[in-house]
Amino acid sequence: MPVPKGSTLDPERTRATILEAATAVLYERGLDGIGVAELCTRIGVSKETLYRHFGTKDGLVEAMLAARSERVTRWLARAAASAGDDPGDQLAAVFDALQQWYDDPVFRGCAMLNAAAQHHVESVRAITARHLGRYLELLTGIAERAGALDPHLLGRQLLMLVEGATAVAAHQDAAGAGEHARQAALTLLSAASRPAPRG
Amino acid sequence: MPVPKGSTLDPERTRATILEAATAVLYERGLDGIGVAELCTRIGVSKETLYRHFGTKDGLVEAMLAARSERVTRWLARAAASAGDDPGDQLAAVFDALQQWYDDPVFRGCAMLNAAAQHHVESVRAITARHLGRYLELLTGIAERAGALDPHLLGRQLLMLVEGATAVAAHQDAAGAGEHARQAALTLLSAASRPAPRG
DNA sequence: CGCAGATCGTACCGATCGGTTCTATCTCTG
DNA sequence: CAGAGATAGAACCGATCGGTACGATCTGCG
Repeated sequence: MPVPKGSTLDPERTRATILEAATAVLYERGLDGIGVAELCTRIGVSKETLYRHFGTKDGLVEAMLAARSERVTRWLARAAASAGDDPGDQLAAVFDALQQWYDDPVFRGCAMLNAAAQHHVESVRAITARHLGRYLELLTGIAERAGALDPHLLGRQLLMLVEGATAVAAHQDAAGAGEHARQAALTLLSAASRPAPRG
Repeated sequence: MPVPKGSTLDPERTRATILEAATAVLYERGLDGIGVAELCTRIGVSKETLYRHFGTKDGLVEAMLAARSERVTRWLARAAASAGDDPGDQLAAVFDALQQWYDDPVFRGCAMLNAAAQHHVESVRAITARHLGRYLELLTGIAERAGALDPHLLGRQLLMLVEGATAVAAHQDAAGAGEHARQAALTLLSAASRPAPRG
Protein backbone atom coordinates (compact mmCIF):
# COMPACT_ATOMS: atom_id res chain seq x y z
CA MET A 1 0.00 0.00 0.00
CA PRO A 2 1.45 3.36 -1.00
CA VAL A 3 -0.49 5.15 1.71
CA PRO A 4 -0.34 4.09 5.36
CA LYS A 5 -3.72 3.41 6.93
CA GLY A 6 -4.51 3.96 10.56
CA SER A 7 -1.20 5.39 11.57
CA THR A 8 -0.47 8.88 12.78
CA LEU A 9 0.75 9.71 9.30
CA ASP A 10 -2.43 8.61 7.57
CA PRO A 11 -3.83 11.77 5.90
CA GLU A 12 -7.42 10.61 6.15
CA ARG A 13 -7.04 9.93 9.82
CA THR A 14 -5.43 13.33 10.31
CA ARG A 15 -8.26 14.98 8.46
CA ALA A 16 -10.86 13.20 10.55
CA THR A 17 -9.05 14.18 13.74
CA ILE A 18 -8.96 17.82 12.70
CA LEU A 19 -12.64 17.78 11.78
CA GLU A 20 -13.71 16.24 15.04
CA ALA A 21 -11.67 18.56 17.24
CA ALA A 22 -12.53 21.64 15.20
CA THR A 23 -16.23 20.84 15.48
CA ALA A 24 -16.11 21.12 19.26
CA VAL A 25 -13.79 24.11 19.43
CA LEU A 26 -15.58 26.17 16.77
CA TYR A 27 -18.93 25.42 18.37
CA GLU A 28 -17.68 26.55 21.77
CA ARG A 29 -15.81 29.64 20.64
CA GLY A 30 -17.67 30.63 17.49
CA LEU A 31 -16.46 30.48 13.90
CA ASP A 32 -14.74 33.85 14.08
CA GLY A 33 -14.13 33.77 17.81
CA ILE A 34 -10.85 31.88 17.51
CA GLY A 35 -7.92 32.34 15.16
CA VAL A 36 -6.32 29.66 13.08
CA ALA A 37 -3.18 29.68 15.22
CA GLU A 38 -5.00 29.05 18.51
CA LEU A 39 -7.35 26.65 16.77
CA CYS A 40 -4.39 24.56 15.62
CA THR A 41 -2.96 24.57 19.13
CA ARG A 42 -6.26 23.35 20.58
CA ILE A 43 -6.56 20.68 17.91
CA GLY A 44 -2.93 19.63 18.27
CA VAL A 45 -1.95 20.09 14.63
CA SER A 46 0.28 22.46 12.72
CA LYS A 47 -1.05 25.23 10.52
CA GLU A 48 0.55 23.72 7.45
CA THR A 49 -1.26 20.42 8.02
CA LEU A 50 -4.59 22.14 8.49
CA TYR A 51 -4.17 24.20 5.33
CA ARG A 52 -2.99 21.22 3.32
CA HIS A 53 -6.20 19.38 4.21
CA PHE A 54 -8.74 22.18 3.97
CA GLY A 55 -7.15 24.94 1.91
CA THR A 56 -8.65 27.84 3.86
CA LYS A 57 -10.30 28.41 7.19
CA ASP A 58 -13.61 28.74 5.36
CA GLY A 59 -12.94 25.35 3.78
CA LEU A 60 -12.54 23.81 7.21
CA VAL A 61 -15.67 25.56 8.45
CA GLU A 62 -17.75 24.33 5.55
CA ALA A 63 -16.49 20.76 5.82
CA MET A 64 -17.10 20.81 9.57
CA LEU A 65 -20.62 22.17 9.25
CA ALA A 66 -21.57 19.73 6.51
CA ALA A 67 -20.28 16.79 8.55
CA ARG A 68 -22.00 18.04 11.69
CA SER A 69 -25.31 18.52 9.91
CA GLU A 70 -25.28 14.97 8.60
CA ARG A 71 -24.25 13.55 11.93
CA VAL A 72 -26.91 15.42 13.91
CA THR A 73 -29.63 14.59 11.42
CA ARG A 74 -28.75 10.91 11.61
CA TRP A 75 -28.76 11.12 15.39
CA LEU A 76 -32.28 12.60 15.45
CA ALA A 77 -33.58 10.17 12.84
CA ARG A 78 -32.20 7.26 14.82
CA ALA A 79 -33.85 8.56 17.99
CA ALA A 80 -37.17 8.71 16.15
CA ALA A 81 -36.78 5.28 14.57
CA SER A 82 -35.88 3.65 17.86
CA ALA A 83 -39.19 4.77 19.35
CA GLY A 84 -41.20 2.27 17.36
CA ASP A 85 -43.83 2.68 14.67
CA ASP A 86 -46.20 5.15 16.30
CA PRO A 87 -45.67 8.64 14.84
CA GLY A 88 -46.54 10.28 18.15
CA ASP A 89 -43.94 8.20 19.95
CA GLN A 90 -41.39 9.05 17.27
CA LEU A 91 -42.11 12.74 17.63
CA ALA A 92 -41.84 12.54 21.39
CA ALA A 93 -38.53 10.73 21.04
CA VAL A 94 -37.17 13.58 18.91
CA PHE A 95 -37.88 16.15 21.59
CA ASP A 96 -36.61 13.88 24.34
CA ALA A 97 -33.35 13.60 22.47
CA LEU A 98 -33.25 17.38 22.10
CA GLN A 99 -33.76 17.80 25.83
CA GLN A 100 -30.74 15.59 26.49
CA TRP A 101 -28.74 17.88 24.20
CA TYR A 102 -30.01 20.99 26.00
CA ASP A 103 -28.84 19.56 29.30
CA ASP A 104 -25.31 19.07 28.00
CA PRO A 105 -22.98 21.69 29.55
CA VAL A 106 -21.45 22.43 26.15
CA PHE A 107 -24.84 23.15 24.58
CA ARG A 108 -24.77 26.55 22.90
CA GLY A 109 -27.78 26.51 20.59
CA CYS A 110 -28.20 25.26 17.06
CA ALA A 111 -24.75 25.19 15.50
CA MET A 112 -26.18 25.77 12.03
CA LEU A 113 -28.18 28.86 12.99
CA ASN A 114 -25.19 30.16 14.92
CA ALA A 115 -22.93 29.63 11.93
CA ALA A 116 -25.28 31.41 9.55
CA ALA A 117 -25.56 34.33 11.96
CA GLN A 118 -21.80 34.57 12.39
CA HIS A 119 -20.37 33.87 8.98
CA HIS A 120 -21.91 35.93 6.23
CA VAL A 121 -20.76 33.61 3.46
CA GLU A 122 -23.19 32.20 0.96
CA SER A 123 -21.89 28.65 1.25
CA VAL A 124 -22.43 28.63 5.01
CA ARG A 125 -25.96 29.93 4.64
CA ALA A 126 -26.58 27.20 2.08
CA ILE A 127 -25.43 24.52 4.53
CA THR A 128 -27.80 25.93 7.15
CA ALA A 129 -30.70 25.93 4.70
CA ARG A 130 -29.93 22.35 3.71
CA HIS A 131 -29.77 21.40 7.39
CA LEU A 132 -33.23 22.81 8.04
CA GLY A 133 -34.40 20.96 4.95
CA ARG A 134 -33.19 17.69 6.44
CA TYR A 135 -35.04 18.38 9.66
CA LEU A 136 -38.14 19.32 7.68
CA GLU A 137 -37.97 16.07 5.76
CA LEU A 138 -37.77 14.05 8.98
CA LEU A 139 -40.67 15.90 10.62
CA THR A 140 -42.84 15.90 7.51
CA GLY A 141 -42.38 12.14 7.30
CA ILE A 142 -43.71 11.76 10.82
CA ALA A 143 -46.63 14.04 9.94
CA GLU A 144 -47.44 11.93 6.90
CA ARG A 145 -47.35 8.67 8.80
CA ALA A 146 -49.60 10.24 11.42
CA GLY A 147 -52.21 10.92 8.77
CA ALA A 148 -52.07 14.69 9.02
CA LEU A 149 -54.44 16.48 6.68
CA ASP A 150 -51.59 18.76 5.54
CA PRO A 151 -48.34 17.00 6.42
CA HIS A 152 -46.13 19.67 4.86
CA LEU A 153 -47.77 22.37 6.95
CA LEU A 154 -47.50 20.30 10.11
CA GLY A 155 -43.90 19.41 9.34
CA ARG A 156 -43.05 23.06 9.02
CA GLN A 157 -44.78 23.91 12.28
CA LEU A 158 -42.89 21.10 14.00
CA LEU A 159 -39.64 22.44 12.56
CA MET A 160 -40.47 25.81 14.11
CA LEU A 161 -40.96 24.10 17.46
CA VAL A 162 -37.63 22.27 17.16
CA GLU A 163 -35.61 25.37 16.32
CA GLY A 164 -37.63 27.56 18.67
CA ALA A 165 -37.12 25.17 21.57
CA THR A 166 -33.40 25.09 20.82
CA ALA A 167 -33.20 28.89 20.77
CA VAL A 168 -35.18 29.26 23.98
CA ALA A 169 -33.10 26.59 25.67
CA ALA A 170 -29.89 28.29 24.60
CA HIS A 171 -30.77 31.87 25.48
CA GLN A 172 -33.47 31.77 28.10
CA ASP A 173 -33.77 28.55 30.07
CA ALA A 174 -32.84 25.03 29.07
CA ALA A 175 -34.82 23.34 31.84
CA GLY A 176 -37.82 21.56 30.42
CA ALA A 177 -37.63 23.24 27.03
CA GLY A 178 -37.64 19.89 25.24
CA GLU A 179 -40.56 18.58 27.24
CA HIS A 180 -42.60 21.74 26.76
CA ALA A 181 -41.94 21.67 23.03
CA ARG A 182 -42.78 17.97 22.92
CA GLN A 183 -46.15 18.59 24.50
CA ALA A 184 -46.89 21.36 22.03
CA ALA A 185 -45.77 19.16 19.15
CA LEU A 186 -48.07 16.33 20.24
CA THR A 187 -50.95 18.77 20.54
CA LEU A 188 -50.34 19.96 16.98
CA LEU A 189 -50.00 16.38 15.77
CA SER A 190 -53.26 15.42 17.40
CA ALA A 191 -55.12 18.46 16.06
CA ALA A 192 -53.76 18.04 12.54
CA SER A 193 -55.15 14.52 12.17
CA ARG A 194 -58.73 15.47 12.92
CA PRO A 195 -60.98 18.29 11.69
CA ALA A 196 -60.09 21.70 13.09
CA PRO A 197 -61.98 22.35 16.36
CA ARG A 198 -63.44 25.62 15.07
CA GLY A 199 -64.02 25.73 11.31
CA MET B 1 -29.06 77.24 27.05
CA PRO B 2 -25.49 76.01 27.21
CA VAL B 3 -26.25 73.10 24.92
CA PRO B 4 -27.85 73.59 21.49
CA LYS B 5 -30.96 71.53 20.88
CA GLY B 6 -32.00 70.12 17.54
CA SER B 7 -29.03 71.32 15.57
CA THR B 8 -26.37 69.24 13.92
CA LEU B 9 -24.13 69.99 16.87
CA ASP B 10 -26.60 68.67 19.45
CA PRO B 11 -24.83 65.69 21.05
CA GLU B 12 -28.07 63.90 21.86
CA ARG B 13 -29.24 64.22 18.28
CA THR B 14 -25.88 62.97 17.05
CA ARG B 15 -26.08 60.00 19.37
CA ALA B 16 -29.58 59.15 18.19
CA THR B 17 -28.51 59.42 14.57
CA ILE B 18 -25.57 57.07 15.16
CA LEU B 19 -27.77 54.58 16.98
CA GLU B 20 -30.41 54.52 14.25
CA ALA B 21 -27.96 54.15 11.38
CA ALA B 22 -25.80 51.62 13.23
CA THR B 23 -28.86 49.49 13.97
CA ALA B 24 -29.54 48.99 10.28
CA VAL B 25 -25.92 48.56 9.20
CA LEU B 26 -24.96 46.14 11.98
CA TYR B 27 -28.09 44.10 11.35
CA GLU B 28 -27.30 43.85 7.65
CA ARG B 29 -23.59 43.17 7.95
CA GLY B 30 -23.32 41.50 11.34
CA LEU B 31 -21.73 42.85 14.49
CA ASP B 32 -18.23 41.73 13.54
CA GLY B 33 -18.84 41.82 9.80
CA ILE B 34 -17.98 45.47 9.47
CA GLY B 35 -15.14 47.50 10.96
CA VAL B 36 -15.48 50.73 12.85
CA ALA B 37 -13.94 52.72 9.99
CA GLU B 38 -16.41 51.52 7.37
CA LEU B 39 -19.23 51.67 9.88
CA CYS B 40 -18.50 55.35 10.48
CA THR B 41 -18.43 56.01 6.75
CA ARG B 42 -21.82 54.32 6.29
CA ILE B 43 -23.27 56.24 9.23
CA GLY B 44 -21.74 59.52 8.12
CA VAL B 45 -19.86 60.28 11.31
CA SER B 46 -16.21 60.45 12.32
CA LYS B 47 -14.57 57.82 14.47
CA GLU B 48 -13.82 60.37 17.17
CA THR B 49 -17.49 61.29 17.44
CA LEU B 50 -18.57 57.67 17.64
CA TYR B 51 -16.03 56.88 20.34
CA ARG B 52 -16.90 60.00 22.31
CA HIS B 53 -20.52 58.88 22.47
CA PHE B 54 -20.14 55.16 23.03
CA GLY B 55 -16.63 54.60 24.32
CA THR B 56 -15.98 51.34 22.50
CA LYS B 57 -17.51 49.40 19.64
CA ASP B 58 -18.97 47.02 22.20
CA GLY B 59 -20.55 50.01 23.91
CA LEU B 60 -22.26 50.99 20.68
CA VAL B 61 -23.35 47.41 20.08
CA GLU B 62 -24.88 47.08 23.52
CA ALA B 63 -26.67 50.43 23.33
CA MET B 64 -27.96 49.56 19.87
CA LEU B 65 -29.20 46.12 20.91
CA ALA B 66 -30.90 47.42 24.05
CA ALA B 67 -32.68 50.15 22.08
CA ARG B 68 -33.68 47.73 19.35
CA SER B 69 -35.05 45.22 21.85
CA GLU B 70 -37.26 47.81 23.49
CA ARG B 71 -38.44 49.19 20.17
CA VAL B 72 -39.31 45.77 18.72
CA THR B 73 -41.08 44.67 21.90
CA ARG B 74 -43.19 47.82 21.89
CA TRP B 75 -43.99 47.25 18.22
CA LEU B 76 -45.20 43.71 18.89
CA ALA B 77 -47.16 44.73 21.99
CA ARG B 78 -48.85 47.51 20.05
CA ALA B 79 -49.80 45.09 17.28
CA ALA B 80 -51.38 42.81 19.86
CA ALA B 81 -53.18 45.63 21.65
CA SER B 82 -54.61 47.05 18.44
CA ALA B 83 -56.32 43.73 17.70
CA GLY B 84 -58.92 44.24 20.39
CA ASP B 85 -59.67 42.37 23.60
CA ASP B 86 -59.85 38.80 22.35
CA PRO B 87 -56.65 36.93 23.23
CA GLY B 88 -56.88 34.81 20.09
CA ASP B 89 -57.11 37.91 17.94
CA GLN B 90 -54.18 39.43 19.79
CA LEU B 91 -52.07 36.33 19.22
CA ALA B 92 -53.01 36.26 15.55
CA ALA B 93 -52.04 39.91 15.26
CA VAL B 94 -48.60 39.16 16.66
CA PHE B 95 -47.87 36.57 13.98
CA ASP B 96 -49.38 38.75 11.25
CA ALA B 97 -46.98 41.49 12.29
CA LEU B 98 -44.11 39.00 12.21
CA GLN B 99 -45.07 37.93 8.69
CA GLN B 100 -44.84 41.55 7.56
CA TRP B 101 -41.35 41.65 9.01
CA TYR B 102 -40.38 38.40 7.28
CA ASP B 103 -41.48 39.87 3.95
CA ASP B 104 -39.21 42.88 4.38
CA PRO B 105 -36.19 42.56 2.03
CA VAL B 106 -33.82 43.53 4.84
CA PHE B 107 -35.13 40.76 7.12
CA ARG B 108 -32.23 38.65 8.32
CA GLY B 109 -33.64 36.77 11.31
CA CYS B 110 -33.92 37.71 14.97
CA ALA B 111 -31.33 40.40 15.60
CA MET B 112 -30.98 39.34 19.24
CA LEU B 113 -30.30 35.68 18.47
CA ASN B 114 -27.91 36.71 15.72
CA ALA B 115 -26.08 39.03 18.11
CA ALA B 116 -25.73 36.37 20.79
CA ALA B 117 -24.43 33.90 18.22
CA GLN B 118 -21.89 36.34 16.86
CA HIS B 119 -20.61 38.23 19.84
CA HIS B 120 -19.46 36.01 22.65
CA VAL B 121 -19.70 38.74 25.27
CA GLU B 122 -21.66 38.25 28.44
CA SER B 123 -23.44 41.60 28.22
CA VAL B 124 -24.73 40.82 24.73
CA ARG B 125 -26.00 37.43 25.84
CA ALA B 126 -27.73 39.16 28.75
CA ILE B 127 -29.50 41.56 26.40
CA THR B 128 -30.69 38.62 24.31
CA ALA B 129 -31.97 36.80 27.39
CA ARG B 130 -33.79 39.94 28.54
CA HIS B 131 -35.28 40.30 25.08
CA LEU B 132 -36.68 36.78 25.15
CA GLY B 133 -38.00 37.55 28.61
CA ARG B 134 -39.93 40.53 27.24
CA TYR B 135 -41.45 38.36 24.52
CA LEU B 136 -42.29 35.71 27.10
CA GLU B 137 -44.04 38.29 29.26
CA LEU B 138 -46.15 39.47 26.33
CA LEU B 139 -47.12 35.95 25.27
CA THR B 140 -47.77 34.74 28.81
CA GLY B 141 -50.10 37.68 29.29
CA ILE B 142 -52.13 36.60 26.28
CA ALA B 143 -52.17 33.04 27.61
CA GLU B 144 -53.46 34.24 30.98
CA ARG B 145 -56.22 36.35 29.48
CA ALA B 146 -57.20 33.37 27.33
CA GLY B 147 -57.75 31.33 30.47
CA ALA B 148 -55.02 28.81 29.78
CA LEU B 149 -54.70 26.13 32.42
CA ASP B 150 -50.93 26.71 32.57
CA PRO B 151 -50.30 30.16 31.10
CA HIS B 152 -46.55 30.06 31.79
CA LEU B 153 -46.22 26.80 29.86
CA LEU B 154 -48.32 28.07 26.99
CA GLY B 155 -46.42 31.36 26.92
CA ARG B 156 -43.17 29.47 26.63
CA GLN B 157 -44.50 27.30 23.82
CA LEU B 158 -45.71 30.40 22.00
CA LEU B 159 -42.27 31.95 22.43
CA MET B 160 -40.78 28.89 20.78
CA LEU B 161 -43.16 29.34 17.87
CA VAL B 162 -42.23 33.01 17.53
CA GLU B 163 -38.50 32.40 17.50
CA GLY B 164 -38.83 29.20 15.49
CA ALA B 165 -40.92 30.90 12.84
CA THR B 166 -38.36 33.70 12.65
CA ALA B 167 -35.51 31.23 12.23
CA VAL B 168 -37.34 29.20 9.59
CA ALA B 169 -38.32 32.37 7.73
CA ALA B 170 -34.73 33.59 7.79
CA HIS B 171 -32.97 30.41 6.79
CA GLN B 172 -35.46 28.25 4.93
CA ASP B 173 -38.45 30.05 3.46
CA ALA B 174 -40.12 33.25 4.56
CA ALA B 175 -43.31 32.72 2.57
CA GLY B 176 -46.18 31.95 4.89
CA ALA B 177 -44.01 31.30 7.93
CA GLY B 178 -45.97 33.79 10.02
CA GLU B 179 -49.32 32.37 8.95
CA HIS B 180 -48.24 28.80 9.59
CA ALA B 181 -46.94 29.71 13.02
CA ARG B 182 -50.10 31.68 13.74
CA GLN B 183 -52.25 28.66 12.99
CA ALA B 184 -50.13 26.49 15.26
CA ALA B 185 -50.28 29.12 17.99
CA LEU B 186 -54.07 29.30 17.82
CA THR B 187 -54.26 25.53 17.98
CA LEU B 188 -52.13 25.52 21.11
CA LEU B 189 -54.16 28.38 22.59
CA SER B 190 -57.37 26.52 21.95
CA ALA B 191 -56.08 23.25 23.36
CA ALA B 192 -54.61 24.90 26.45
CA SER B 193 -57.94 26.32 27.55
CA ARG B 194 -59.74 23.01 27.63
CA PRO B 195 -58.85 19.61 29.07
CA ALA B 196 -56.17 17.79 27.16
CA PRO B 197 -57.65 15.49 24.47
CA ARG B 198 -55.78 12.45 25.80
CA GLY B 199 -55.18 12.48 29.53
C1' DC C 1 -16.12 89.34 17.30
C1' DG C 2 -14.18 85.73 20.25
C1' DC C 3 -14.55 81.71 22.87
C1' DA C 4 -16.08 76.80 23.75
C1' DG C 5 -17.05 72.64 22.18
C1' DA C 6 -18.79 69.34 18.82
C1' DT C 7 -17.41 67.41 14.62
C1' DC C 8 -14.55 65.98 10.59
C1' DG C 9 -10.78 63.90 8.24
C1' DT C 10 -6.65 61.75 8.50
C1' DA C 11 -2.70 59.81 10.15
C1' DC C 12 -1.14 56.72 13.27
C1' DC C 13 -0.55 52.81 16.77
C1' DG C 14 -0.01 47.98 18.46
C1' DA C 15 -2.30 43.72 18.03
C1' DT C 16 -4.24 40.15 15.59
C1' DC C 17 -5.83 38.06 11.56
C1' DG C 18 -5.57 34.39 7.59
C1' DG C 19 -2.21 32.42 5.02
C1' DT C 20 2.72 31.12 3.27
C1' DT C 21 7.26 29.33 3.61
C1' DC C 22 11.14 27.21 5.57
C1' DT C 23 13.72 23.47 7.94
C1' DA C 24 13.83 19.53 10.80
C1' DT C 25 11.76 15.34 12.10
C1' DC C 26 9.12 11.30 11.84
C1' DT C 27 6.95 7.10 9.53
C1' DC C 28 6.26 3.89 6.32
C1' DT C 29 7.77 1.54 1.96
C1' DG C 30 10.89 -0.77 -1.06
C1' DC D 1 19.32 1.77 4.60
C1' DA D 2 17.44 5.17 1.34
C1' DG D 3 13.82 7.83 -0.41
C1' DA D 4 9.05 9.82 -0.36
C1' DG D 5 5.59 11.96 1.91
C1' DA D 6 3.30 13.78 6.12
C1' DT D 7 3.85 16.60 9.98
C1' DA D 8 5.69 19.98 13.59
C1' DG D 9 7.23 24.28 14.80
C1' DA D 10 8.40 28.74 14.11
C1' DA D 11 9.33 32.75 11.35
C1' DC D 12 7.26 35.68 8.37
C1' DC D 13 3.91 38.48 5.35
C1' DG D 14 0.41 42.01 4.11
C1' DA D 15 -4.04 43.33 5.56
C1' DT D 16 -7.23 44.67 8.78
C1' DC D 17 -8.74 45.38 13.30
C1' DG D 18 -10.22 48.57 17.45
C1' DG D 19 -8.79 52.62 19.32
C1' DT D 20 -6.13 57.26 19.82
C1' DA D 21 -4.23 61.82 18.61
C1' DC D 22 -4.14 66.03 16.17
C1' DG D 23 -5.24 69.99 13.43
C1' DA D 24 -8.96 72.15 10.77
C1' DT D 25 -13.70 73.45 10.50
C1' DC D 26 -18.12 74.62 11.90
C1' DT D 27 -21.84 76.20 15.15
C1' DG D 28 -23.98 78.61 18.72
C1' DC D 29 -23.44 81.73 22.80
C1' DG D 30 -22.08 85.98 25.06
